[in-house]
Amino acid sequence: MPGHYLLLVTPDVTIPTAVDKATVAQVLRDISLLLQIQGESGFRVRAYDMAADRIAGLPQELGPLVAEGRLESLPGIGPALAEKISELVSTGRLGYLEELRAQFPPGLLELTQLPDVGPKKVATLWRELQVSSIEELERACREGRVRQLRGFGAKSEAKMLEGIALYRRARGERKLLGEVMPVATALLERVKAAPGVVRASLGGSVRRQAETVADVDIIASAPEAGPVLDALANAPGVAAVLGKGESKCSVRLEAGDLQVDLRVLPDEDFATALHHFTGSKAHHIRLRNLGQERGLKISEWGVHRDDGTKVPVTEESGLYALLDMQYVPPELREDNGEVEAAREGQLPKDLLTLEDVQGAVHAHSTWSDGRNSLEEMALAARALGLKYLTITEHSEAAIYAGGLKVDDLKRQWEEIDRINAAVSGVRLLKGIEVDILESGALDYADSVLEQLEVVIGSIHVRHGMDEDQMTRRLLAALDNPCLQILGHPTGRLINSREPYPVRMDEVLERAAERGVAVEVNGKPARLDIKAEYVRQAVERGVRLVVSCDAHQKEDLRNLAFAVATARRGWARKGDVLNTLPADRFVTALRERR
DNA sequence: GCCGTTTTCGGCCCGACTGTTTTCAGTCG
Repeated sequence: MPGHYLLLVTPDVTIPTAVDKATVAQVLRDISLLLQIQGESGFRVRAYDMAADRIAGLPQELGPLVAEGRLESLPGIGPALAEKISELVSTGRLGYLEELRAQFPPGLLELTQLPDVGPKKVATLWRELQVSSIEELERACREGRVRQLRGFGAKSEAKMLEGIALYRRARGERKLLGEVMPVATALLERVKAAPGVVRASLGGSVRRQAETVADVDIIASAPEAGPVLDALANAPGVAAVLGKGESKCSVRLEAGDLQVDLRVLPDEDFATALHHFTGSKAHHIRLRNLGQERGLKISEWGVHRDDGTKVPVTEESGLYALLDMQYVPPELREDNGEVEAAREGQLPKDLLTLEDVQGAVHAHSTWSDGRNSLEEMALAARALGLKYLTITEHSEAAIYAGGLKVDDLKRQWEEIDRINAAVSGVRLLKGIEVDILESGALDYADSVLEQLEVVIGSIHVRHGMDEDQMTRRLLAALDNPCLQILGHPTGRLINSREPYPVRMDEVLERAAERGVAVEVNGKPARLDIKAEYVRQAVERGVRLVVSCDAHQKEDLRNLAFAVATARRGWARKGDVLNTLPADRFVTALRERR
């Protein structure tokens, strides 16, 4: 995402106090780019990049670290960076960045967002042609001025024009994991079926189940790479082959301008290559350093001793064993403390899996705004091997979503009873997704809510309240003894709506005190609460449910993304209530404090 | 700019691919 800090570069504007982690990280990345354009060499630049990764991946909030002067306790952050970050967080501005930016025209940084255009090329284009914006670059390419520069040619011009068109369409937006996963899985199957393939796996942020992904990585082993690379290059839905060498092929798909990278290697290198291309970069660098301490050089080509001999590694677990660590599942590989925990044997041993989940939480039907009937939903849940499904329609206040009046709700119970009697192997639980009103009160009387087996409370309107008001609203809802599950607690929609402002630490603390479960909503655009909050919730002893927020039977598969989010937040089976059988699940929900 | 049972200097992860060259620079992951 291109970084524009109008507030930061306008000296006389008063800045609102809160500068979040993402902004700090982006500022550090911008500094790194500007230093590179300036010609500053490698290591100082990398220090800014590493610090940006560190801040972006921080499990806790930045404010307290700054206030208590503990920034320097973070690896990769020393006195100089700590001072700059403090200045940025406490004043909303950074003098150093402003000085740096003043040396260059404002559009220069955006140029680095184009594919195959980095700081060095930007510096040349600016120095030689005074190109300082995407529009100027486009004109220079069309007029054939770029090809006259040393190191550029006609092909560079054509590629840049293509890149500009692509950039304008995609706007650099990352895709939702839930949208990419079906495409990625289908391509993986195609690769697995290619001649000679021994093993194949997804890698990268898709395998780590990041909430958004920029591209798809596939790693495969085979004696001959050629036929496997061809299988991807010739796959249906491929719009263009971006590059193809002896071991690597990159394509762009028609659907969503998605890029897919495939690497093919001999099987003896599969495990280390898979590990390398799964990342994250930060996790990987930590492991390489640990390897160095033991005289082992770790690279995508395997593990080598200092004398050059190769240490055989056939599974990823073998790599961790060489470093005297527990195996780290891909979802945890973010350098967020998992390296330390794995060395001390402290990683959660019963991390939640999809197989642990016995019932799906949070489903709508044609009774409110869902597309399938109750019976269709029940049969679909059974087909997925689920033992129960909580039916939680919208309540009366959610008029836009066909919210149920109390009389409707009671008629629905009769239909649920009929289906439960007729359909074996799966049970529908009577529930509601009741609106949390502006005051924090719930949209039905206690006397109604008490008759239900599952009560999820969610906010659907009045997202514009300020942080104090919103926090009070949620705390009031948590204090209601009828509320069992807090639904999509931050209200965000990834890439389209910011979360409403709320002090999550207070909300999670209250949820723990009251014994209210918190939803990990698996709808791809929600993933709410996000992994970072899951981890805070788990540390506080908050009980969780993983949910699908289904509005049609296909959405039951969203459960997988809720599980992924929970895993990224280090949630164990025992932290998640819908790993229990139906009866015990219902009983557990009633255990309020 | 960070870091240190080789600590205040001299290291810092590393290889593939492309387009430009004719041995390499830049970008990417």
